Amino acid sequence: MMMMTTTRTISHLHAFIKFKGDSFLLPSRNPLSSSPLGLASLHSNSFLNNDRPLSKFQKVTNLDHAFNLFDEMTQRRPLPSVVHFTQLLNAVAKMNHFSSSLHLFKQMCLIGVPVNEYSISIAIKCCCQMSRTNDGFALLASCFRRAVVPNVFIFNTLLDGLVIENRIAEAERLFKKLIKQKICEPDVVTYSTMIKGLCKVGNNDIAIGLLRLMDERGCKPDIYAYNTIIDSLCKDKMIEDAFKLFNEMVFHKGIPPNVITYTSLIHGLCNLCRWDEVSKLLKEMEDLRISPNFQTFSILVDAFCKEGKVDEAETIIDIMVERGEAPTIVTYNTLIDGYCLRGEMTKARTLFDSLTSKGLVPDLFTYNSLLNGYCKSLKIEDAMHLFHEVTRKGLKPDLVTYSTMIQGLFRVGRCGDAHKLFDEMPAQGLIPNECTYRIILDGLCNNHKVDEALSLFHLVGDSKLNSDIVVHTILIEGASKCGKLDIARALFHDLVLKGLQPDVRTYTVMISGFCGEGLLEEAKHLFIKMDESGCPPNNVTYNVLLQGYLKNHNYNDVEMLLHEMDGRGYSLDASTVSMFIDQIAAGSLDRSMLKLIGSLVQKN
DNA sequence: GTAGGGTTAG
Repeated sequence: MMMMTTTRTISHLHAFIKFKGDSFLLPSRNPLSSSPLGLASLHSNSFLNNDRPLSKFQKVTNLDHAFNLFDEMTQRRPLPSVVHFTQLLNAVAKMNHFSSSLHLFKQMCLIGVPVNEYSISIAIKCCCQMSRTNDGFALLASCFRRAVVPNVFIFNTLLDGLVIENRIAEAERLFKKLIKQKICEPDVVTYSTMIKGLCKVGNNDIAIGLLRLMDERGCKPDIYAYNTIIDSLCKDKMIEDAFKLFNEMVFHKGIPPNVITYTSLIHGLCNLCRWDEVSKLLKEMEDLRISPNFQTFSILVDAFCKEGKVDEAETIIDIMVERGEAPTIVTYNTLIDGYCLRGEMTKARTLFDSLTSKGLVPDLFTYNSLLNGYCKSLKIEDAMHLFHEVTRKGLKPDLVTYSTMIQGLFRVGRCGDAHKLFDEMPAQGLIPNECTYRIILDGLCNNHKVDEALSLFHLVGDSKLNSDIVVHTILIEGASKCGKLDIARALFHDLVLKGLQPDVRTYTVMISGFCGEGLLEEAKHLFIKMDESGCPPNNVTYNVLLQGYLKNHNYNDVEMLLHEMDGRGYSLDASTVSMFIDQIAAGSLDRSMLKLIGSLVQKN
């Protein structure tokens, strides 16, 4: 079912590339010669005829150039007008060199250029973009000294600064103050910025309220306002509400959706695995000649990889390359990780080796994925080799790198080498976290070194480890599997003292421990107790308990348990089924149970 | 002849 729907999505994308002639996805080299509707209209409007030369400020492409130009301007007498300085400030800010732009603004003030609301608003924007909104407010104060009346542009920039810094309550106060004290009339940008802030803290309802309010006040919401809320609803998995707003925008307000609207909706649908609708939206985009962009493709690559459909993801990347939407190392990392998780290490490796020819440099994420893949496939030598390559390439292994390697070494029984890596960590400035300890304790237990695991656990003894239910479950399982049931039981009882709530795995592991020692009464008691404690047994718990009963030839509760499983929609795993068949064949169990067992065998 | 708001993978 899933396969069919994802395939449909992908086949839809295939249709895009096959339709090369005048596809909106693949405009020919000269897009205007074979222009489909969208490009033709572009051709006819002023866009192309507008061949006014760019001002020299807009042509500034690097910082050196900007600073030289500024120096030259300051030498001229009379000084160039503030307009020209402002253009330069803006060019520098547009290159994301906010501190440089701010520096130039200060120089302007020093040499006596009469700065105005335009240049001040750029300076404030620079402060805000660097998360220094307070400095922006200081500049606002300086307006009064300079006899500049701050306008809605300046307040919008400051409002956005507060939103960037997550100071939403303050943003709301500023917003209300502007209106109440009639400091300036909020416009569509003011409302949209406030809406963005509200969405950022999850106040979708209030954001929608503000959307209604602006409309009532005669300030028509535009696509920015709608997209912001639609995206927020999609992120919060409220996809139906997002579509409601989408319909309102398109059909009632007559605002045509754009690539951002569709990308947000597609992202929301991908997160919910609603592939049919993703496919439908892609088709809709095609009909409207809205070209998917880098983000749209990235979301699809990510979704396919998470679904295990790595080949489909690779097709999307091919489309990206053809479209000139150059995939980055992050895109390929998603793909490599997808192959590694499926154990397709040859494909992962081939892709990794091809990165250089694509002009991309593998980063630590690339290496960590591959290390994980090799370790899971028990190819520890390949992993080791790659691990040494990390440092050679000038990258610094992190906690994930070390934890992955340690886990891999334990898996193949190389406890000494795992230990060596663990000891190396502090020198690398890495402090093991709970995840590292889970891996180490699990590794020790699985290699029959429960005593070591227990002493390490007590040695570390920090509060995080002591409040980690997973760590306790690992130790309980380790202890009971090597016959130290007393220790397992003690650890389990300690949970209450530590204020820890056992989860379904903890209970299951303990029940399994009791069953292993033939203590069926204790197992049954815990089985009932977990349900009463609000932690219902799962599929695994039932299978574990049934295996315990069968192994100990205690058949009293078996039929009842099978009926319960049936009622809960659970199924028997392969080893439980084979135990049943053996015991029925040996005549220990009644054949009449076969039908019930048959209905509990997993369908796939 | 200058300024403000939306999507962005691990």
